[in-house]
Amino acid sequence: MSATASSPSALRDPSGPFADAVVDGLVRGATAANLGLTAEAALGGLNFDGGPEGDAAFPAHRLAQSAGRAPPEVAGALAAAFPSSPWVSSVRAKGAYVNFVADPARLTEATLASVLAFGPEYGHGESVAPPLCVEHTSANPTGPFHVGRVRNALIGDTLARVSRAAGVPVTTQYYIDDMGRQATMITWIWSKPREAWPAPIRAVVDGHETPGEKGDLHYGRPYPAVSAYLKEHDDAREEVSALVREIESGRAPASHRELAKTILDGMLASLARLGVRFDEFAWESDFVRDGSVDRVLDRLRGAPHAVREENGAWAIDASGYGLPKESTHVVVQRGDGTSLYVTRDVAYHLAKFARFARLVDVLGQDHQLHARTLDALLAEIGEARRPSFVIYQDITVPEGGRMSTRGGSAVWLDDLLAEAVDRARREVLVRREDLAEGAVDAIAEAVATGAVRYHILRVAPEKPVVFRWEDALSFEGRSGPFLQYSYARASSVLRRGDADRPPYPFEAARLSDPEELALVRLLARFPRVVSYAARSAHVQALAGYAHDLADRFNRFYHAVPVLKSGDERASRVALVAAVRQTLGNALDLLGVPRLETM
RNA sequence: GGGCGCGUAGCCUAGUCUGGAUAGGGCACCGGGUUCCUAACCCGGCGGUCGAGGGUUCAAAUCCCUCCGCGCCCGCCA
Repeated sequence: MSATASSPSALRDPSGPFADAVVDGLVRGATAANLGLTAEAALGGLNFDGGPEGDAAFPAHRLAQSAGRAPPEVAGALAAAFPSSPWVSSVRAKGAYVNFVADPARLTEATLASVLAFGPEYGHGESVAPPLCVEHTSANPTGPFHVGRVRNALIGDTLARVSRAAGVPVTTQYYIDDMGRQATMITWIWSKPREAWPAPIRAVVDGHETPGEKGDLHYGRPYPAVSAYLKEHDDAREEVSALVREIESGRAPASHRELAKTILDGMLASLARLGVRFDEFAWESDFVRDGSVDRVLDRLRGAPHAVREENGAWAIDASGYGLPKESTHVVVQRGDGTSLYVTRDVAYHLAKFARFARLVDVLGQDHQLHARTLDALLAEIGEARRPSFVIYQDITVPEGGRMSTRGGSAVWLDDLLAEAVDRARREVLVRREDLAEGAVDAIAEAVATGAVRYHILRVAPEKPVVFRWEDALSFEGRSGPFLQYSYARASSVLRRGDADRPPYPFEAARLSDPEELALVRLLARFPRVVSYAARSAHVQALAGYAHDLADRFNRFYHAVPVLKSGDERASRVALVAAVRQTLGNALDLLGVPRLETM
């Protein structure tokens, strides 16, 4: 993480002036000591992550090497030549490193002032980045979400939240694939009277339905059986193929889109509990209907590496685009004239590029090749822009293998949430006998969804995750509920100090306990964490930061009295208010519900 | 076979992009803490050849090469 030496406003990033002072002092000191050091090199070498020796550290090795001197000697010279600065209270050479300590009073003053002034905006940026479209989830409307799919939604949703906070105008989109075989299989089976369903498909439905069940559960139930059945019955498979052609040619039965919508509504209701909402929905069929898929096909057939097959199909010889050798023959139009998923996806991406300067697609690792093929086709038709991809690994089950609907290894999101709510309810009831029924339910829901969100977001997307119930339902340690608990605890302190409400006057000099200063340093770091998470798409950095802050706050809470303190009381209350604000902002970005009490 | 990703204590994980000082957390386990602002908490202890080997470098969990293990993909499916 690098310093924001060019931070537009000291107020937005309270650690900015300190970083500027260190860089500036290093450069000037180096010059005085006859060592060449540019501001850029100083910034690049500096570590602001806060080691045990101070708030910033500068390794002198590189500079020593170019100067032909010993690193400890150079470090000593840099420290000695460092000009005094009000923001830097201590400059000390230790071994080959120069350590800098920020002036506690100034840092405290700037940080609390910034947090309390910006409030819900603290940590947010004000960049003028061009509009970004984040496409995520985009699961086929064929049945309920399982936990594996939810990883996509949570990564995408959080990326959108943190990008917005960083100052980027973001639109989220869900691409609904209502054209392909998957969605068609649903229409195929439900357009038949129940008596006409093949026995193995009927078997998974009859006796398993409950009145009033969600649309995704109800209409998606036969899907795995249909999928299995089609593998072994050519006649049925041909019926589905015929239906696919009908749909693509614009003669879809009325029930087709209705079914997709009903199932989708059920899926979205589950995601909404996790705080995931979409700005826009893009229906694949719309791109076929409005002719944009045809226009893409025109361009592809006229492209430099277009190849016509014997049966009339069209392909692109994409061997010049760095795809794996076996995957360079990309069929873009079938022999029967219909398009393929990747072709339609080109049309979709062109439509997005017409409105957004930058595109991010969140995709499972099984779509990696698709992503690269899409890139190749965009290049082939002369489109210079490319989407960027956030690829995440699958969630596997302990027995091995991917979580899948067909293999029966899926853990449904709704079941996970039901179990989590159940457990959270029991936890609340043993702690809080004073609460009314409705309040218990509200807390249980927030704890449950917060736990699930955090559990998935805490891990880097590129890491595989093995789903275990006991881990997913953990309410302790590095978990969503731990953050919520810490937030509720800070809220409780503020609530009990009846007279303590904004603007929380404070005196920085009264916050001199090591626990207090550690908290202040962490608070000051938040803007850089937000900016880094948005820039790198490492949303797990936010999860880590929130835990660190909550952890530090709890240590402070146990070590330092707030409401029962004397002259320090008002300042400590202000510190608690700043922690509550910052932790709350971090929770918002993670989509973990804030809880005032629990 | 090829492509992509992953491999950090008994288990989970941060750090890897941008190489820097004794590799941070959590769970589990052991020992403590509640007449005191929320014990879903805190304090202490235990536990690491950062998959293996080689290379680059003053310096490697981090970069490069080889190998091993695991996952995914390689359809006129999506």
